[in-house]
Amino acid sequence: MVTLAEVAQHAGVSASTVSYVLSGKRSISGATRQRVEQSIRELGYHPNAGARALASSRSNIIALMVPLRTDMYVPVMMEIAIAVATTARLHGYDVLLLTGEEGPDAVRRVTGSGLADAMILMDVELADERLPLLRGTDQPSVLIGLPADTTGLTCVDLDFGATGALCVEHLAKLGHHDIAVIGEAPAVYERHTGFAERTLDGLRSRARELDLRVLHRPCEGGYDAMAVTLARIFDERPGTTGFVVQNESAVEPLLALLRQQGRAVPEDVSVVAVCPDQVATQASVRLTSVAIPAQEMGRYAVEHLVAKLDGRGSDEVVLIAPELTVRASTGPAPSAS
Amino acid sequence: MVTLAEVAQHAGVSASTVSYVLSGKRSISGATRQRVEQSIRELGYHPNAGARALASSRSNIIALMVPLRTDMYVPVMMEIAIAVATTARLHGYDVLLLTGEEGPDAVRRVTGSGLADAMILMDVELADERLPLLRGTDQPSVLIGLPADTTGLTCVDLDFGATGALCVEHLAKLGHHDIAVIGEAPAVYERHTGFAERTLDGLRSRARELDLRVLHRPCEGGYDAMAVTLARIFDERPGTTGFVVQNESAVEPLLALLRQQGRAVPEDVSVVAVCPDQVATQASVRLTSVAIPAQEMGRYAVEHLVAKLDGRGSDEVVLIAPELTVRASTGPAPSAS
DNA sequence: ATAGGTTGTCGAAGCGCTTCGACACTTTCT
DNA sequence: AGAAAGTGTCGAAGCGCTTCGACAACCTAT
Repeated sequence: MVTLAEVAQHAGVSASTVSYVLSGKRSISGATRQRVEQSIRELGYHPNAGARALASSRSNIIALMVPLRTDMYVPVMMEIAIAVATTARLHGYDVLLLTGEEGPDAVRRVTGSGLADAMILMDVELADERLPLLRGTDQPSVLIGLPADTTGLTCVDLDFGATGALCVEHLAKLGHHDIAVIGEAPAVYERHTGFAERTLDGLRSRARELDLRVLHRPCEGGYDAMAVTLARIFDERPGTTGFVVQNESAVEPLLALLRQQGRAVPEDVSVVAVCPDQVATQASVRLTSVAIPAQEMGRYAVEHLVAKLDGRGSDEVVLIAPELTVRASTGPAPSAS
Repeated sequence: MVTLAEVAQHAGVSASTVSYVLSGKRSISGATRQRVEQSIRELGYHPNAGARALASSRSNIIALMVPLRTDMYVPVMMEIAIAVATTARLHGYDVLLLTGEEGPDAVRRVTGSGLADAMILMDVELADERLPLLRGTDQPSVLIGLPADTTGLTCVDLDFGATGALCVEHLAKLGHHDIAVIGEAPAVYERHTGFAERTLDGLRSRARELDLRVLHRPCEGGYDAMAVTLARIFDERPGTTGFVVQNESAVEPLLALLRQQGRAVPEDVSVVAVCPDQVATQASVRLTSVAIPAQEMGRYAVEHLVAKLDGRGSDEVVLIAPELTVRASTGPAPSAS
């Protein structure tokens, strides 16, 4: 293992000079810098992370807490994680992967031990147990998701309220009057993650303004659950012609069942999904959808943290404006054609 | 920030005694131990990770290199990552998330800086650039996947050869003679990740023994690509009654297209998939499948590393025996009924 | 020519922990 | 009873780095 001191000796300078070449915190003459850099290369020097962390009280690590569940939104989570890791590297940070399993203890452990300089939390609940801890520390953090009380916190999320509104507007413009919303599994609502409710609220209030009828049904993923849900919907509102789906694992079953019942998409029935683009484009019908901007959220989270660690930036809540992409699953309402 | 010294003072012992209470590396009397533990609790002490790493040259971190691609096997990757993180915590390790992006440089950086004590590599190619580096260091590592040359390496993977054989045996037992294999996208084969080829080899050689005909077609995911592929298959081998699919994003399109063509599953055509259980059970037909044991691989990788770091364990290649679960997508061949 | 300001480099202290050898004390064996 | 072995604790060194103050050496303005 090559040390700073060896590099210094090799280059004929003092250790501190090498350190300053590395960090750029003091000016170094061109000649010295080149000599040192040359030595670093020749010796294959890598600064020791532990020593660095100890001396500078900076680990250059960002902790990312992902949910333990692997049953929901997996691609989104993964995409966020990758975006976080990639962006972090761009800024000289590494990423520590924590699972939600440990809960608040993980937060305590990480902040207490100086393992990480900052944290990103995913899968935030409305009254998340970890929030008081975050407020009580001076370690920067970003939530991906929106808790009930955001005072003193930085959050980023898709504007799900606007997303709901956008979906219903699109359907309204096409002449649909009876809208069914197929939501996440009941468990998601019970967990109070918030995003599902926000979508619904946004959607309902816009629907009221536009004078549309909305029927909301939570739904487990899979074909069997979807079949039951769909039957109930058409039973209660036979005139339903517009669907908004916010449940990845219900998308394909819905399309299959509609097809099976002889309801053509988009001729008889229109479907708008709230899902990652990949799901929307790989479905059996290319879906009109509002994308979940996973990459953008991950990137934003890291960049905000880096700014804060550099002494810039402040607390804020950023809601990303939804974008609706029209594909092949929505069209004029049958009565309007 | 509470330090070891403060704990020591509070408990009325020396710093080294506290350290030994924490590590258990020397015997400590019950009374002292309790006093120290009490102080730790009262002060809310957390050992500083950097100092610890520096003094002990152990970071208690395991690096996990995940592929950058988010287009393939995402749920499997995620499941492995979660299993790795969970198992690591059980053994007192944290997990550093690296993306494949940096390639061999990441390996150099991590081993050089002592950021991590060990590494787990996913998405290993047959002649992976990172292998020479791993062989040239004394830092333990585990590959999830199988390169061409495994000398001096520890690897864990599903036994894809046996998997292929198992699929074809199952179909043979049901009386199918003409088997079509729908593989990964051509890019996967070109990348030489090995697993796809191994499945195919195992499948083909067993098919030869059982006197079956096999037609292999790589396939991009999605409906359009699948439609083309399927048409070609039935064109070339109209008598095909058995399918083996090793491509998550081809599964649902295949089922939909078969249905659309009036070929009932499993009455007219049987389908065996190689995919995570979640995909198999959530598909429109509950699929007979060989599961990809993501959790098991993740857990094994960590446990092997921990053993190695503790001075136990040695290099070895572990191939996990495939298990075929019969569900609703396979049945007797039509001619045999 | 001299005070004042820059610029580039160095030495030393110290970050918080682990670990080694030493040492006092107790127990066990002959 | 004395030597040998085991127990529990301490002090000090040192892990590899950052950072602060000091200080030559040089440049500019007067």
